[in-house]
Amino acid sequence: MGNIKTLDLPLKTTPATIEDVARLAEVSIATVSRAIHMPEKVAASTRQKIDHAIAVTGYSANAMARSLRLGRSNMILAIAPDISDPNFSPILIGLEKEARANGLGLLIGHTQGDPLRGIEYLKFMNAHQAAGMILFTGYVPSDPNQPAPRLPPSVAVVEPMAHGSIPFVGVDDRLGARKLLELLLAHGHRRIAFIGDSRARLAHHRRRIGFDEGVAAAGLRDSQMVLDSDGTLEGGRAAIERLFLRDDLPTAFLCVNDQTAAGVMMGLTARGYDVPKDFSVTGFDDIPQANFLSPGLTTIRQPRTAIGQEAMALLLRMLEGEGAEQPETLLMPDLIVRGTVGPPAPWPLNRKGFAKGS
Amino acid sequence: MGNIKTLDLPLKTTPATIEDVARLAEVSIATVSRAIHMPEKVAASTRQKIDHAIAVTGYSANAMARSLRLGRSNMILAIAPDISDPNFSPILIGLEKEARANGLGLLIGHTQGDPLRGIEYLKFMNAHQAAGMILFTGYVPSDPNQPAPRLPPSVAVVEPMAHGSIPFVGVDDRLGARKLLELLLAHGHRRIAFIGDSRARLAHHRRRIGFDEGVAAAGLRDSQMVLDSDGTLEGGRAAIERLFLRDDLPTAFLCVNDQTAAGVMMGLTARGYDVPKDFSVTGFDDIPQANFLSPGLTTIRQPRTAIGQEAMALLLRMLEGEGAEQPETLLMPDLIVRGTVGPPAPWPLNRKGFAKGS
DNA sequence: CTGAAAGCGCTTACAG
DNA sequence: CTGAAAGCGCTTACAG
Repeated sequence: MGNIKTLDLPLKTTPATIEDVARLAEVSIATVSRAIHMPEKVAASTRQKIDHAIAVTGYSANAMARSLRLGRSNMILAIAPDISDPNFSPILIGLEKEARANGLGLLIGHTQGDPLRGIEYLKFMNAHQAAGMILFTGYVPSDPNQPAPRLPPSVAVVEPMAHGSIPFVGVDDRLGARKLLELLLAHGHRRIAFIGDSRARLAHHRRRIGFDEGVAAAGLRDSQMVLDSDGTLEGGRAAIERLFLRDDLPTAFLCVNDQTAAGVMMGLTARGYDVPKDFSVTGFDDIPQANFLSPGLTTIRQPRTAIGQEAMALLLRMLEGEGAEQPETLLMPDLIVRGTVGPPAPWPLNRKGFAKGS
Repeated sequence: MGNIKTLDLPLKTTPATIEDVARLAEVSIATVSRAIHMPEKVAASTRQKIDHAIAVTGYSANAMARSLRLGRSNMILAIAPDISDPNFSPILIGLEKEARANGLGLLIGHTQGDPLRGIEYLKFMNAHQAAGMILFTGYVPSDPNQPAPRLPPSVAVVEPMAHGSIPFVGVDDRLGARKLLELLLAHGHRRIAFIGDSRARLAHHRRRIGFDEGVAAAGLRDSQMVLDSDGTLEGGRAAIERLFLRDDLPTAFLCVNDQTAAGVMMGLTARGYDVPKDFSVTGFDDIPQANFLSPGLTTIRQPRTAIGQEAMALLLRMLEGEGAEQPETLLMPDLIVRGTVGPPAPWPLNRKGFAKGS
């Protein structure tokens, strides 16, 4: 008879509820709930019956009902301009891993850089009462025509917040740029150009600061060069085109990110120069493409999965009410040495290009 | 006075509930709900008051309460072995876009290829009553020790299901391989090798079939060659090493995916050969790295975002009860011609490598 | 056209 | 140590 009962239950087509468990264990639903959340308050014998009933029914609490009752969801919303960005997706993995380990789900919001979509997500979040938020954007989406929405506890990654008090988890950009510069200096370079726009993104600005500091420390202040570039491959290539209109060429390019470095390499190659024989180039981020360039790009690797995990762990702590005492968590950048850095070329280079000497 | 009332409400720190709206509009919550979901059943004047109250309070229905009541969540769970795979992430974007457009949220599950984690997600899904599921894995995660879990409506992408009746949305792999082969043939190649493992993944098997069909149609059956390789860059490189132990070299390599093609190109370059002068190479997928190879890889582009949107649209239809009449939705592959295909090299090549002629 | 009431599945004081 | 009951915010028959 009891046998028949246990055999019957799995045939139910709808998932088991706490009611099913209670009935099978012959206790009240309150006791089932207690057995799950405060087992020490339940008699051992009762607990056993309940555990068995749970196993038999395959019960797991309906998360929606639980959230509704508790007034807090177990979803974290990640808002990113582009979830397919190779720089972002490993962070998502870290976020997801840590969230899941704590029973939370990661909901994904892809804004395509469109602020309007960001606002939509905020609404969505509000409706779902997402417990917390991870921002990849450097700012909180907002609609000037609407009152500012309530924000749940939030953490910024990739790009520090332009203003406001949301804590940031990311690489130490300044230190990374510094490491790259030291490498170039160690190879004997003295004329080093920084390529990138340091105004658009705060993270890029910090790389620039690292560069400036290193240049100053090495006493190279006068020979430093800065070329504006928007952080894209095209921008890197264009910077090279503009550069060759000038006379005072650098021997090495410290690029604000890998895309820029790839563009610089393409521009150089198109002009018939060889990297690293004629010019040295460094990137930043270590995107997957960095290893497909030839030669492979020397760059800084962002500890992306770790960033994600750290950020989620911090958010979880904030959810527990432990204030974000630390406004910034900076992770160690890793120098990845591949093939784009060598000693400076003898000066002056043959500037006519394709048929230049070796 | 009314003024004061409307000014007061936004100061509430907790989000507005249907109760707040009802109070402000001086109707019952039932009428508010009706005004939202069946406006035609509500008097125009009442509707106006309610609309105003909604605007003032910034109300949007608590999704958890709504789901609980309706017995159906508005979350879709996507289970992928690696959400950072450049082949997958644009699909996620498509999925997310279409889901969001229909008021659903996309929850992400990253299994790292670990079946155990897949099972965890199934449990999670069950607890959350996810309305539907997108599978990137080609199989349903399952635990042999547990009864099979109930599955919500599901759609497979990237990899068709090994068995079972879950509909698939993806590129037409067979046709894509065929297009690549035609291109090679048009350039004059007659000795063409297929590199890849056609057993591990069904999608790869289909590419192999396209290759076989094309070879047969061109009457080349006897000269076709197949080299086993596991679909990784390393595998591609290793296949080249093994190949050069033999005598009957092909003039072109049709690789099962871009990673393999990249490995093949590296292997060839390492031996001192030039692509496409000495050998032609094609890939499949058009991963972002394909354009960073030099020369750029000629390949097939998967319409990834479209795959995501199609898949989600199909899932949404299934959720409405419109059966998945069509077991497969095959999207058109795009041939992307870059620089790795040229005419076959004169035979025999100088096999000693680095100092070869021309 | 509108409101009172039931109920989705849970958790947690409150009694006992 | 355990159970009855309230209530989270919603939607939808059911009356009127």
